[in-house]
Amino acid sequence: MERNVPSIMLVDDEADILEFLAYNLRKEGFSVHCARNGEEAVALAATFRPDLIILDVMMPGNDGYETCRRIRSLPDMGRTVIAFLSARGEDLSQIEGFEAGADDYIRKPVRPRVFISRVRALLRRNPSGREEPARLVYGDLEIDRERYIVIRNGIETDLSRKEFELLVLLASKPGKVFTRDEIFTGVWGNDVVVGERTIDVHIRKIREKTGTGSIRTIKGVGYCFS
Amino acid sequence: MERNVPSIMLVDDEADILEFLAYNLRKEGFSVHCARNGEEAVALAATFRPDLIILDVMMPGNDGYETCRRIRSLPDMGRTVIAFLSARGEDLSQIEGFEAGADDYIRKPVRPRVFISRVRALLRRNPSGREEPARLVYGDLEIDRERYIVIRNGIETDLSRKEFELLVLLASKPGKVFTRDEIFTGVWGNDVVVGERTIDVHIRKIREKTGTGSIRTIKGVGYCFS
DNA sequence: GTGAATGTTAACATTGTGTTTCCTTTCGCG
DNA sequence: CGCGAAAGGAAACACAATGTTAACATTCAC
Repeated sequence: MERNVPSIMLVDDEADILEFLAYNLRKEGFSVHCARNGEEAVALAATFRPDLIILDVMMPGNDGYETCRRIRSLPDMGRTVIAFLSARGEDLSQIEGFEAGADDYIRKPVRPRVFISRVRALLRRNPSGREEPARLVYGDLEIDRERYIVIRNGIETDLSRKEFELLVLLASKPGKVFTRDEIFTGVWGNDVVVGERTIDVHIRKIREKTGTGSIRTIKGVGYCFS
Repeated sequence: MERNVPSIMLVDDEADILEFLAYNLRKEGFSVHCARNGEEAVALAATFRPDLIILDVMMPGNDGYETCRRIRSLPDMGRTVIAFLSARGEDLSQIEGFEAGADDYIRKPVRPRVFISRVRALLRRNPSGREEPARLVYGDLEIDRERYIVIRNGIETDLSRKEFELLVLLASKPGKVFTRDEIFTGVWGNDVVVGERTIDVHIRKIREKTGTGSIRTIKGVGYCFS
């Protein structure tokens, strides 16, 4: 019933940062596991095989690079994206990070919005296919997730961010009926504070731009892309 | 043979909130137990092993975190999902909650619709596997719960919401005779009062759309899917 | 700061579901 | 076989859910 939510593992010895990041990710609907040190991280990674691992470079004992290598050497870990968290001034360490098998670097201090969009971008890199590819093509409709545009019969149309995220959510499972609640958590995150009617307005705008036939209403239930 | 209804335990010292939540959950057909404090909560949890526990953070004496830890340390409690209730502004405490073994937090004030859908989502997380598959196939009839359609001999048919919910209920146990009362509580919930004849009308529409043979009438008792 | 683009709310129009009503048909039982 | 209760069926109604528009609020780039 629920969308296959991407899972993320956070590894940091500082509880504050862990909490902060986990809170922001969960709010966006991601599944989050936390580890306090390298040992825990390797064990958790082996168990949950997260789609994305965010790893602090500086940790007591077994440091980030070592942990990264050990995780990379686990079986079936090729599809997992690993990103390092590093404080300012540790620039030199970047090279060692990439050598250890990291895919990206995230600089502290972390700002929530930037962080979340970075995470999404990283998940898109994940070849496991849990997150859709950059371009989705359905009949005469093409959705380009990188450029935030929709191409219908060769005509490009801009969508706003919310419009686009909503469309992408629906299009991620054509035919599936998304309830209003699923749409809220999928697009707005877990603690929703917008009115019930907001979705309708966005749906209308999407229909206006992509053609009426693209989204079907199932009264009393929700909407569905077809 | 009754349907295996998910059980939920509510823990809060404020009677108002307890009643409000219990009322809304029972209306949706859940089995609800309430506790006023940590002691009661631990005892009840041990006895009933609910599928989901919703725990207020702020309680006199033994607070929510401590209660959560004690519940988590009970035997066979691994499959239980625990969620915290917290008021706005307690942001930091949410994180302590996760450390204490919580799976999610719910912000006050609680809005019934959002709350219910959140509860359903949490129950779905429960690995006990009670969740039902998206597609049910019976002979030449296929019910696609994800797409809200019925396929008979390859022909897709739309059902309205009530029609669909009723059909899904009957089809969840083929051969079982559902009494009218069971149908009412299963589809309409516990406190909705509608006329006796309403069910008949929906049954008629379902038969119209899915073929006469799908639902059998047991006069004086109820209906049965076959 | 300022203005444009986006997001949200509010108000009204419209649609279709859900329910009721009323009448007909079927079934169970003596 | 006839009677009454229960269910089938068709239509009408009420109302909740959604469509639509415009005003208002917010965000973001410049």
